[in-house]
Amino acid sequence: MSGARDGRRATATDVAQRAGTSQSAVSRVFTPGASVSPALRERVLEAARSLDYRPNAIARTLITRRSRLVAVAMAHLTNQFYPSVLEALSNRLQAQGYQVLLFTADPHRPSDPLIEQVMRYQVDAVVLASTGLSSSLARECRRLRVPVVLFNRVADDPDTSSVTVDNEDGGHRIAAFLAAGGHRRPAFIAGIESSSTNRDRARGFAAGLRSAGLGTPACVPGHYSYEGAAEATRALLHRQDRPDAIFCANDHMAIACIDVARHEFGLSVPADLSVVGFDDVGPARWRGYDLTSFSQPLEPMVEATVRMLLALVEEPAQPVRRVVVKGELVLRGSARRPPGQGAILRPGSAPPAFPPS
Amino acid sequence: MSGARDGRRATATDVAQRAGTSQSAVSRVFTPGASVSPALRERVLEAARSLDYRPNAIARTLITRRSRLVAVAMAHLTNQFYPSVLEALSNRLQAQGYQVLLFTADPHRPSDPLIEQVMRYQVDAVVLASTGLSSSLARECRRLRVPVVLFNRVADDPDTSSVTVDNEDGGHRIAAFLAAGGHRRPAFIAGIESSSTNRDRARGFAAGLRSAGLGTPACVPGHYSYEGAAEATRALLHRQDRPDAIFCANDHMAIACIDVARHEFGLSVPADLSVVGFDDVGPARWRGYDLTSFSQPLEPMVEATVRMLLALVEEPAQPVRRVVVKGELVLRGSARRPPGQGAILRPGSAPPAFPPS
DNA sequence: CTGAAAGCGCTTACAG
DNA sequence: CTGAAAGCGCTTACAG
Repeated sequence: MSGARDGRRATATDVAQRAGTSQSAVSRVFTPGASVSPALRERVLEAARSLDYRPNAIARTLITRRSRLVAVAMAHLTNQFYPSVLEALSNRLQAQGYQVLLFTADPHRPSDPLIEQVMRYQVDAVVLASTGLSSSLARECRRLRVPVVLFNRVADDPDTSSVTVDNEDGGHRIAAFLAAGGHRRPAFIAGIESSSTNRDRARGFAAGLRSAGLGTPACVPGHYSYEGAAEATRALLHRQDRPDAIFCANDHMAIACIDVARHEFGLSVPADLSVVGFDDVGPARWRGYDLTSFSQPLEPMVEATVRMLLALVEEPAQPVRRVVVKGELVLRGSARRPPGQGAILRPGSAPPAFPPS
Repeated sequence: MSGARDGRRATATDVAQRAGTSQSAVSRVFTPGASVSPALRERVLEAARSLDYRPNAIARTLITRRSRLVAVAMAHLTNQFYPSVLEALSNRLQAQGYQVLLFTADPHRPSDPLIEQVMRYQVDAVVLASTGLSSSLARECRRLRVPVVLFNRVADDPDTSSVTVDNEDGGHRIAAFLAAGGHRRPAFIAGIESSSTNRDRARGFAAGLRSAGLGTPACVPGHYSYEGAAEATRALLHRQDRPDAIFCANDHMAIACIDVARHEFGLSVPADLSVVGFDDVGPARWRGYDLTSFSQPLEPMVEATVRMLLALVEEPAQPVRRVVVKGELVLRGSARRPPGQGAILRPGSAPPAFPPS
């Protein structure tokens, strides 16, 4: 039973009273590094225990001007990449003593008034991990001087820090891989065309094909969605010069692409059509898809994000950084391989990288 | 440019000064329903705009004892059901003027000290949507008198409110459907065996088979994970009396089951083996799986959860409620149908319900 | 090491 | 309708 008077939660003052000391002493006991004698500490802890006392983080925030709250803005949670990011980010922040204030953008209503609400909670920093709402939110953060880190996207302006995989390199290596595999008509299903990830993946892919002596790829937008990619695949496979390989700007679309190729066009993947994705999400490993994909290494990306965030909280005048993490092309069964690149993987064996190291 | 002195954010006092009024007047302008004359309101709003003033929700919380923060505890974010829940819940709470404080349990470290941190933020309520950490968290909430609603699980004790789909009914209807489809040896891949969802689905399934004159199903645990279910499927398909249908306690496992049946045993689904899942997550609709599944109607469930939550915030002495929402058996191509139940669906057509209405 | 006191940015009776 | 003042639960100089 909590011992606080009139049903309220116990405060530091209640604890002080019971321990026969001052409220400031109680505060010090719960402040790492503050000086209290062992005897007083023990008395206070005992009183705190008996009253179920928990320090009030809200009151602490008001006076320290540090909420230890980080806003994370996300959308597209049906793309498995984002839940994975959220889980890793949240675990990491919690381990560092921060809490995640989640902001999800509802496509059906304007997000600006909702963003405003989040900012009222005095968050120490913001992670922006979604295309779309970015511009308002980034602006709002700048105005209120809250540090921002973009996750999986880079800013147009030069003064916003970001963490991404090397998207251009990924696109380039996928092109090289498909060319080496003997594909002659690779095509591209684009994501949201205004996004930096899509732009960089597309650019790398086109450059890679050029280096390999192949022309500009056919390109159809798929908007990073399952339905969009299904439609795009139909368009591509109905063409006279049907592609023999499709690079989809993310795995979520690659899955739709494989489904349509197999079930609507009766094609065999990869015998009739090679499909490559991007992200290396969980479903890419499902045997039904066994998707060749470029990985986004979540742990290093999250690690870099949290580091930058915390550095910005300490020192907001931190120089802007654009961290670019190396990814890997993970070879599985959805795309024909270059000669000598081994057989299709069985689960349990480690996927080879390309180019072979 | 913000007009706050020495680089700090503008406060109500700053705004009052600029508008030539009192701090309390500023507060009233930002308090819905408080009385201010139109003229004063205009002056204050003008000053607030020019100073980029945002009311400080932290300070408000301290005095009103309402944070408008709801903690949402989740795990298993690789099971697409949970991100969908999170997105719906978060959108709904934001629309009601609440924010989501996300708590994710990291299986690699003890969660109790981390839960304690969340509770320090004076959350108005907690939604528990994950098996596992529940017992500590529920206990902590009770101790601190914070309202809790369980989502997708029921409590053992009689005094915790919850929202679930009718899991037992789902299991029962799946059994009836498989029996009507002429299956003779249905098996069950269980989820986490201590979970209420698994218990209720299993119970309904067994009862349904009994009603249909079929015996107790073979039952192997799959722990609600892809790998666990893959292993369970292997065990079932290696049996002498190989099952002709498998009901998996969630879709995430049903996908693994289909993958193993097809790719490791060369079986055709549903010709050689019918597979039914539970949840009706996004991937159930992917053509590669086309999974027959029992739906959890997210919108009504989230609606009920938020309603109960807000009622409990207003009046903590609210009677305990266990809301049970009706689900639907969504017929797709992964399970053979009873005669007269129509052909396998093509995308775009509405899935029929079972029993036919 | 310990305590009294100021103050973080608000809301809300209470007077006027 | 408006303002002065108390107070929410803490942290943190400042004295002792």
